Amino acid sequence: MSPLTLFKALADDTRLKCVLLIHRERELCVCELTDALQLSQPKISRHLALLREARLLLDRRQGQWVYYRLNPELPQWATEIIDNAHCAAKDDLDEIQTLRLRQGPDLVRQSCC
Amino acid sequence: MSPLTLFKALADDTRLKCVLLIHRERELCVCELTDALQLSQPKISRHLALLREARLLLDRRQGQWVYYRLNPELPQWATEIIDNAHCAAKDDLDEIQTLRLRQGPDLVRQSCC
DNA sequence: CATTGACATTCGAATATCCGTATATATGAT
DNA sequence: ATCATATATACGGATATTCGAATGTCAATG
Repeated sequence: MSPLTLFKALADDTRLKCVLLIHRERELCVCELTDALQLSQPKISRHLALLREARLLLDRRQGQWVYYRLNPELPQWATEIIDNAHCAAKDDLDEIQTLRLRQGPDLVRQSCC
Repeated sequence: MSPLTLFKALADDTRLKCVLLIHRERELCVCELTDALQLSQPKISRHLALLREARLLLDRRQGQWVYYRLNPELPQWATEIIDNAHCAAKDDLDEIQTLRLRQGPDLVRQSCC
C-alpha cells in the first residue's frame, strides 16, 4: 500500500463516501450503503470491490449480507489520512447519516474532529 | 478545498512527487522538478498548473524561473494528509533527492517521520 | 427444487485523464 | 531587435475510468 494507491482509491466521490461512512460506523453492508448514498447496487458493489482489491476494506459474509470494514492492518499513515478526511467531511457525513442511517453516536464519531 | 479535490490532485504519480518534493524543499522551480523526476517540461508544467488551479500550490516568478510552493493557507487537515504521505514516501523521496537534487538537510525533512 | 433477496460481475458506451509534439509567451543577455 | 532559456498552453490521440443495464452467484425459505 503506497500513498499513490491510497489516493487513487479515495479519488472518487462514491468510494470516498463509502470509506468514510464505513469508518464512522465501523461496519456496513452493501444495502446500507446503497440506501445511505441513494446509488445503484452494482455501482456500490463495483467500488467496494475496488477498495477490497486495494486492501483498504475487508469483507465478511453473514447470511445473505456482506459487511465491509476498514482493514485493521492498514499502516498508521493511511489510517491518519482517512481520519483527517473524515474530520474534514464531517458535515457531509452527518447529513447523510441523519437522512438515511439514523443510528446513535459511535466511537469513531465521538473520538475525533 | 474538499477531501475529494485533494485526493484527486494527489492521485497521479507525477503530481504526488511534485507536491512531496516541494513540501520537502519548501520551494522548487519547474526545471528543478524536471531534472529531479526526469520528465518532460510540458508534462511537469501541466501538472503544476493543475495543482495551482486546485489552490494546492502557489507560484512566484523570479526572473526567468517560476518557483512553486505549498499554499500556506491550506486547511490543517490537508497539510496533515500531505505530511502523512510525505512520511510514507520518505525512502522514494530520499532516493530522488540523492540522485538529482543534492541539497542539504531541510527543516521539513528533519521535523517529521 | 423453485423462488426470493442480497450481492457480484460482465459488457459496451460515454467520459475523463494523460501524454507527446508543436507552438506561444516571457525574461534576460548580447 | 535578436537570440537563448524557462515556462505555459493548445491540439490530438491513446489510455483509463466510470457508468447503466443485463446477467450470474449465493444463501435462505417454503
